[in-house]
Amino acid sequence: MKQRIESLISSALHSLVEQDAIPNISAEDIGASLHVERARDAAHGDFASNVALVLAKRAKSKPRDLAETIIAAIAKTDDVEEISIAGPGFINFRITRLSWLSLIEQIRSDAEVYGMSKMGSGQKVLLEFVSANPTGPLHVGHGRGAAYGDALARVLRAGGYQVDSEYYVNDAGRQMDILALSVWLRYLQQENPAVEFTPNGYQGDYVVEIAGKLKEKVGDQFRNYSDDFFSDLPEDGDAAVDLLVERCKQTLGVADFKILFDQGCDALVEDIRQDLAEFGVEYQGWFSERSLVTNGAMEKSIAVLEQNGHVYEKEGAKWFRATDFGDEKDRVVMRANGSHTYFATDLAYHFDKGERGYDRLLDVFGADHHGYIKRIKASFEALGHPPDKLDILLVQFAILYRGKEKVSMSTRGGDFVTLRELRDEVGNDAARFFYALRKPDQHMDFDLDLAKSQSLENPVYYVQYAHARICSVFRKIEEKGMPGLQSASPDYTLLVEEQELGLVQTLARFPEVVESAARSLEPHQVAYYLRDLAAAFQSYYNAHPFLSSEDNLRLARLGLIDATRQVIVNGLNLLAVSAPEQM
RNA sequence: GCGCCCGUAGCUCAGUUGGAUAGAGCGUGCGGCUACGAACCGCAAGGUCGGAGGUUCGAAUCCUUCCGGGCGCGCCA
Repeated sequence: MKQRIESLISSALHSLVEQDAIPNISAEDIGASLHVERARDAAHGDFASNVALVLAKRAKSKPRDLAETIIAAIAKTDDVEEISIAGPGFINFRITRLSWLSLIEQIRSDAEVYGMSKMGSGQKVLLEFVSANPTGPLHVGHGRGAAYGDALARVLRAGGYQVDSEYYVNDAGRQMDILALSVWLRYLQQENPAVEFTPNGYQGDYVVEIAGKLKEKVGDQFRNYSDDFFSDLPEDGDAAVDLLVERCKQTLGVADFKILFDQGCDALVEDIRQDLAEFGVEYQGWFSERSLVTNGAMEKSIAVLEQNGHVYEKEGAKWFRATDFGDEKDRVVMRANGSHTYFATDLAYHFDKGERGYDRLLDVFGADHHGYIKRIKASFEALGHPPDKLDILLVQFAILYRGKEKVSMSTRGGDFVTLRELRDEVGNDAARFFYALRKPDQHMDFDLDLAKSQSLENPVYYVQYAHARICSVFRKIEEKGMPGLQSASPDYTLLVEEQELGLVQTLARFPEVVESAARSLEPHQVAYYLRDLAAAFQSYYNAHPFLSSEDNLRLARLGLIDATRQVIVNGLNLLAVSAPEQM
């Protein structure tokens, strides 16, 4: 409907430009300055445009006069009942009732496709999100990234993009070594409780569990522990843990250490995969960081950087000249000791993604990684990819509270609330909707006690309840043997109530909401829309009966709520929330 | 110290890319179930859009500055 108005104005402007009726305005200006919005106040009509205000200055005429000219040039159609000028020069449109009502049948025949758009014209998008290190189970902070990323993937698909989502698995590096060490020590403690635990190790109970599995697999084979393992440790916890990792590798040897390492890594990746799947999050790909090293991709990317002249050596290390691309300082890719940095694999990963034939790359990062964005984009450009092909989106942190008390979320300390706990506590639907209700760049206060106590007040139930009520009406129709929608085609002109028109107009917004959410990468718009839609329905439901109305009117009303049901389902699907027929 | 994000009703948050009288939910007060599910509906109170300047027909939205909060600034990942 909105598009219809836009094209009306657009063609009017084009013909005016051709006739030279408005000075200083060219055909190119039209697209940029043309905006149509829903009128906020019904007294203004249904849609409003401010083109006249925008163009007036350039055209050297008064906005209201220009509006007059534009209106005169707009072609007459059956859809538009009235066009008027208001305020400083807004052009207001009123759509005919019949035109609104015709939407009901359109929704019912489009069914699950209603709201889907071709806006993205099949562009290929690679969306990476969560990508948490497999050093522990996902916590509620990761849950936010998961809910956002997955909803974004769904919204983009609805917007006509072809989206693959991917999880980058950090299955290498120091943190993972520390995890392996932690597992080993827990394994030793099973037999000998006197064995100490490492400072700065992973303290969560899940490590003990993994150690148990390790025991099942290797038996006592890894028990060659000597009592001086913990001797002469440096004061500093980080240095100490690094030394212990070294000793662990020496004690076990390369092959056995790898078995140990994989035991921890595989268990946690599998745990994360399951957790996310249960949360409704499916990935098309899981990309291994380690593979970049073993298959030479990392070395190749660094070689490309060197060929392009963006690498230099200093103090024995290889540096990427990130400052040439706007970063604050240059960044090390290869350390003086010959090992690569995390950044080296990450730039190789983005190089790889850039080569895979996608039109657009999206990364969703936690806000704690914002310092990282510049160097990633810098390296991406230095490797020869167009910088605006890659967008890095930030999801702000969820700050956790238990009541008034702030809860830290350290994976190492083992003191965190897992996503799984949250899901068990409030359910997947409530958790998904709760996350979906905030835009990503909003800091989020997540009070766990409140989340639990309010689980019944979660707006998700409000939306689901509207759906269940509609289904219930249809069940009743069936029970009482009343004629249903299959019996005849409804006469929608019988719908004359204020709430009925309001509901149809809300239904009409859905495609606009989907497009807007996809364009601005903000799936939360869908969540807010669904609440509005549910409210429009509940208000209608309370004001007017279905069963007791006259046969033809009832049929028309059933058609309207059937369309409503369809849009609720389509919308909830975008958030991976279920639409139960009974609650 | 430097950089990124945020500040809107008592609380939690929206605000259609600069539009008309700033909106929801929760909470508070009042009212509403005898063909449909009260997990609902209706009405009301509640605001210096953190403060101050600026840009223009027009600012919660853009710019400057200050205040307050979150997060980052390693040859860690």
